[in-house]
Amino acid sequence: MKKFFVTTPIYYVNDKPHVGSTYTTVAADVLARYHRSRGDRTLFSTGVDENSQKNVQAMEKSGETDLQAYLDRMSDTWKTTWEELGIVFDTFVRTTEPRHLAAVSRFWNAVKQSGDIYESVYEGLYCVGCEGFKTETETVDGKCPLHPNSELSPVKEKNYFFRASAYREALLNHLDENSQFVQPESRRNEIRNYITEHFTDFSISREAKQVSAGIPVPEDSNQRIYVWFDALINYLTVTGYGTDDKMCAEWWPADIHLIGKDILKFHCALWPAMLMSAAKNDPLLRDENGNPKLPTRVFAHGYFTINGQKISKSLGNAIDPRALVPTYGFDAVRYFMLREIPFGEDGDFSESRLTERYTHDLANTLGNLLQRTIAMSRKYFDGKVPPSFSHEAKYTFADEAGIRAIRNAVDTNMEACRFDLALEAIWSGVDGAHGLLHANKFIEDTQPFKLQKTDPTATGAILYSILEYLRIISLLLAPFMPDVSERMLKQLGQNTDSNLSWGGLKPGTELPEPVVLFKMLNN
RNA sequence: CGCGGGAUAGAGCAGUUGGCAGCUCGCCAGGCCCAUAACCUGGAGGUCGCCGGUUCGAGUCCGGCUCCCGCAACCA
Repeated sequence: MKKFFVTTPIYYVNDKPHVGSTYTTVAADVLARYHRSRGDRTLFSTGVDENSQKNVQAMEKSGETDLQAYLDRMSDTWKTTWEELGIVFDTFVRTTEPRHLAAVSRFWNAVKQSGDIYESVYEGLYCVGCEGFKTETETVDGKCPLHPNSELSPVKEKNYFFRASAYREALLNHLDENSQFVQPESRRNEIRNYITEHFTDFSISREAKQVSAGIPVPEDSNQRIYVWFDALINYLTVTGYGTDDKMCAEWWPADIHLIGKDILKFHCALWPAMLMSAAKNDPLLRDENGNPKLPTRVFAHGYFTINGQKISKSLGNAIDPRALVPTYGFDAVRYFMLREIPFGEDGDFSESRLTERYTHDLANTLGNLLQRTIAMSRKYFDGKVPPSFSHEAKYTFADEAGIRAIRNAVDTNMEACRFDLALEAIWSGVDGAHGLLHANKFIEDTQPFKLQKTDPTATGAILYSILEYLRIISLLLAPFMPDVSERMLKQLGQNTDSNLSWGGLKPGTELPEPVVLFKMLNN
């Protein structure tokens, strides 16, 4: 049995989730559900980063003084938001948890043993925006190019450094030999360029007196671990690294890290370099050939704008995903995010587009198809699934082969994280056939509502083939719209243990009265 | 030489390895009546930002150019 381990980044708890963080998390949930449905042993982790200075600032801004209470409350908000939205993660990590501290400690020591941690009095410029130090060559006119309007703070303090530069060549080799390591392709080029030009040693600690959050450096309580160094290790924490070797050996490495494009460098350069270093002294991080176990893929998705505008809390357009639920249902929001924007590209989250997709794709095409098919079946076949025997191809909408074509398209695109194309295959079909759109056309062409008066057998064949088709479609949709899928199956008289082989729908099955799947939006 | 994204029908977008330009909405005309005023058909509407190049053939590859968007802070 295959295993599949997918992660989201851990989010800062300085605010509640919005549609942006929801996007990553939904994508991970879809992948996890997809792999579970194929029978893979699946681990889906998400969580929060509690060790950042940003959290402290947010707390102070809210007038609170008890950091732990603040972290507890905010972490709970994140966790319960995902739960309320029906996202099924297997583990939720907080970077203040004992298991994380254990993982970080073990990891730090492994890197240290490799000789890749050294002390240095750092005299230089710190960019608060980046939470990182800048070298002379990285500044433009004495400013950080990413944050040109903020002054760099001159800092002189003792820090621990990670000898990242030692892994430059190994990283480039890894990139060359593993075309899927960084996706999409454009990001791979970006990271290659970054490693070649700018990848240097990282400061991985700050003086404790300068920061009020963070994990103490093992054996040096005057220093706190720099937030990114500890944050990345969360991906190991959730596998049991530092607490459960057996479990860790089973799950690590991650099959895919889903991230936003802004944190590409940390995941595709710093993180693998850290792992290469630690692996030298930690057998848990090596494979059977003695090579470091690095994440198989890192997939960076794009960013949305909201109605054409950048997400901005000061503009107040950072939509709380829960606010959309009463109107659309969360499944429709999931569908929209993944269908509308090619994963990896930037896009716009516009409510008018959401409405359009909802009305056309979901209510009119999918919902209406299910409704009309069930209604006819009930009406003409005594409330039951009609007999399946048919014979003439012209009275059969789909068959084993047609379904397989759709499934293959879905599988291929899921593998590539092209959720938009996977969904498009379901709606528009493959090679111009077997899409939901074709099913509506098929009804128009064969006219079962007329044919039932003269040829009940043909009518039964028509309706059976669409019902059975819809049963399988509902299973294919399950990772994307779990709740809708379940409601569809129920309307077809099925349980969720329904399987993907053609012919699973039993003629004579009682069909309950159809219920509108997506209610029309009024206004 | 700071980084990245984009320019395709009125609007919003797809176009994976180069092979007669597609989708949704909107507009016009028609059909149907099983269904959520839903469904189906046909039509109008594009010099695929500009200029060169490679090719039998380029939205798609190569070179150059123009314009737009994001990169203080909050922020995936």
